[in-house]
Amino acid sequence: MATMHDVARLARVSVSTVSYVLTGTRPISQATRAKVLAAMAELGYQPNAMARGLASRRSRIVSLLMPMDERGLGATETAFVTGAAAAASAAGYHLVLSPVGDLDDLRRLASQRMLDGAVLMEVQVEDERVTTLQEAAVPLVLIGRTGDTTGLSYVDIDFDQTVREAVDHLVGLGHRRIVYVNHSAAAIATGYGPAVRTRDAFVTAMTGHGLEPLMIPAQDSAAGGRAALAAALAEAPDLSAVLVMNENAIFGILGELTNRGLAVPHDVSVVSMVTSPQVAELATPALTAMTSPGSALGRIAVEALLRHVENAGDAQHQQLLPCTLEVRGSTSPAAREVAVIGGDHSDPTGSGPPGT
Amino acid sequence: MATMHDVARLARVSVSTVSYVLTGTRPISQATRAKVLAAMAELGYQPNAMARGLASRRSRIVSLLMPMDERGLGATETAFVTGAAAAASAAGYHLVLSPVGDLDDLRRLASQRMLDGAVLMEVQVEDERVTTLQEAAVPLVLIGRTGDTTGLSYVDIDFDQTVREAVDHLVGLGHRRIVYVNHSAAAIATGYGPAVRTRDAFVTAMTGHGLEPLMIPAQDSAAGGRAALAAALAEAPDLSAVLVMNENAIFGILGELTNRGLAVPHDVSVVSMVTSPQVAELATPALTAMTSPGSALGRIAVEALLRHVENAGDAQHQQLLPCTLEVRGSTSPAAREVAVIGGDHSDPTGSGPPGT
DNA sequence: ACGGTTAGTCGAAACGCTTCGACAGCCGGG
DNA sequence: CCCGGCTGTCGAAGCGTTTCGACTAACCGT
Repeated sequence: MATMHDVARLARVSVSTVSYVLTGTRPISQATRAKVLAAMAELGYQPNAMARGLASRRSRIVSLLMPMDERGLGATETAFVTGAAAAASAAGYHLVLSPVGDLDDLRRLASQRMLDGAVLMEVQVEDERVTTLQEAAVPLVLIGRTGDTTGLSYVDIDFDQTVREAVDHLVGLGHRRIVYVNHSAAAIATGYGPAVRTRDAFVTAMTGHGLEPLMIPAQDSAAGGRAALAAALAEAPDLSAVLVMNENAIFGILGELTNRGLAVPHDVSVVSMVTSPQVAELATPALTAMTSPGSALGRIAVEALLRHVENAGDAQHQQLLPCTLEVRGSTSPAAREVAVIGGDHSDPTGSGPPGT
Repeated sequence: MATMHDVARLARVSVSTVSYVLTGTRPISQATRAKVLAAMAELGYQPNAMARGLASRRSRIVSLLMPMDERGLGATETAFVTGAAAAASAAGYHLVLSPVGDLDDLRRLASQRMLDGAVLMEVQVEDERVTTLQEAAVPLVLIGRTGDTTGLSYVDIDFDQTVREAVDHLVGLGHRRIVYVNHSAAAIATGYGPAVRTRDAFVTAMTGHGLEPLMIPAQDSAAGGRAALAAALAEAPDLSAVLVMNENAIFGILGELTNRGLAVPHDVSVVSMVTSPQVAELATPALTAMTSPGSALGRIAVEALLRHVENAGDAQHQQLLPCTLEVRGSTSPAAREVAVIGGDHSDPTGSGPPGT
């Protein structure tokens, strides 16, 4: 393993000169630079990451902290990861994925100075990881949002706009009885961001169209989806569309629809929220879905993080990205005109045709 | 950030003594050890990972290399990860997940001495990563197998036994016309291990029962599954069971069965191979499946790797683990007795009832 | 012609740890 | 009683970088 000394000797310059060539922290003449680069190539020199890290107090490692539950990474989360990894690699950093279960583990990692910064996925409203990292003075960027975001950088999905577009799509197809299947009641109660925000956005969007916002929570499982659909039909037997914010429940919902002899999209239209194309294609028919801007989220998060790491400039970065509607086979115009519950109104707020 | 010097000063000992307390490389008296530990606690001392790595030429980082394609990590792969992370953490190592797309990236990581060792997932029959790491003298363990495994350590699924058990289960239920849906023809042609091994095992198991081994390849997608089922029915209209080795195609197969009015399990039984419980539960009815020993694979791989790292003892570790049959709702006794193609025999090999 | 910059290079001091050689006691065997 | 071998501790020399201060030579405006 060649060291900088070897390179310096071969190029007949000092070690510091070699270092400057590598880091560009001081001007080096073209001639010298060429000699040094040639020597490096000849020796197959690779800088020793540990020595570099020790001297510069920078590991050039950023971590993507993801809670690894047994359910695994969906395609959506995977897109975060690939986007983030690409951005890090492009900037000469290594991205390591830390399946941190354990908070102590995280504290160790952080205080051993082995992380220059961290991106947090699946952020909770109250997230201990945030405070842990802040105490250890590790720069961080969230994918998602905590309850109080002052002073924090984050990138998140624009749930408001996403829900609005989904509802507009269904309303534009003539649907009026639309049920929203959210995450579990427990998740909503504990303030899980995506669940709460989409709930509020759904209420706003539906009442904006003069429609009643029907909502059902569902456990994150196929069984939960089946139960939710049963509950939805009990409450609104005339429903014509379902909007689902639960990748785990969606297949249960589809299964239960089939069981009850309801065809998708003929009898009931289905839109899946924040869903990757891969998952949408698994269903028969393929699901009309709001596709999450997965890799963009990862990329932006890492780019913001590296800005923090390098400048120590504390300008926070807060940004929302909407999902985009991709129409596939699970939505179609409403079959039958349905009596609208609630009495009056005929689209009072001028919802107009769907669209951005 | 406290350093070893601070600890040493506070405890009134030398730095080397502190180091020995930490690493246990030399005997230290009880009294001294206690003083040092007290000082560390008082200062909240955490060793600097970079300095440690530089001095000891050990990063205490092992990497889990996983190819990150757009499809994401299934629950099965996630189990590898969690098992591996737990084992590493228990041994005081950090496990980093490297989504290595790029071979150069890997080479850099390896030759920068930032990895003590690596576990490779999704190993190909000819895997450049293996040779790259061997050249860089990085200890490694495979999850899966290359074509030539001499001198390599690996842990893999025992496909022979897994297929045999799945077939025994179906045959025990009275099924005779069983179609095996494998990965794509291209995957088989390029020698993708799981595809090739299960194919061979299926032929052996079926002919062992005196049955004809019907096999259909499928693209790794829902559409591929639909096409494969169509092809299977074209070739064997009287099929009564499908054995599927393709997590991506399985939902297409189920969808196509439903489309054709074939009920699972009443008309056709379905067994999914190497499938996690989570995925199996997504289907309606839940799938009878061969559950992969995911977290055990990850754990064993890391443990073997750490043995290599620490001893430089080159004893290789090669081990196969079977999947276990979990019966759910997608299999039931064959409905109708079917004329067995091939003429003679009445269960010649004494297949007996299913079981281990 | 002269001080003041600037470009380009060097030597040496960190960075925070591990590890080697040395040494002082102390024990037990001959 | 002496020697060899433990046990427990210390000081110092690395590990391979980065970075700081210093120095030279060329170049600027005046």
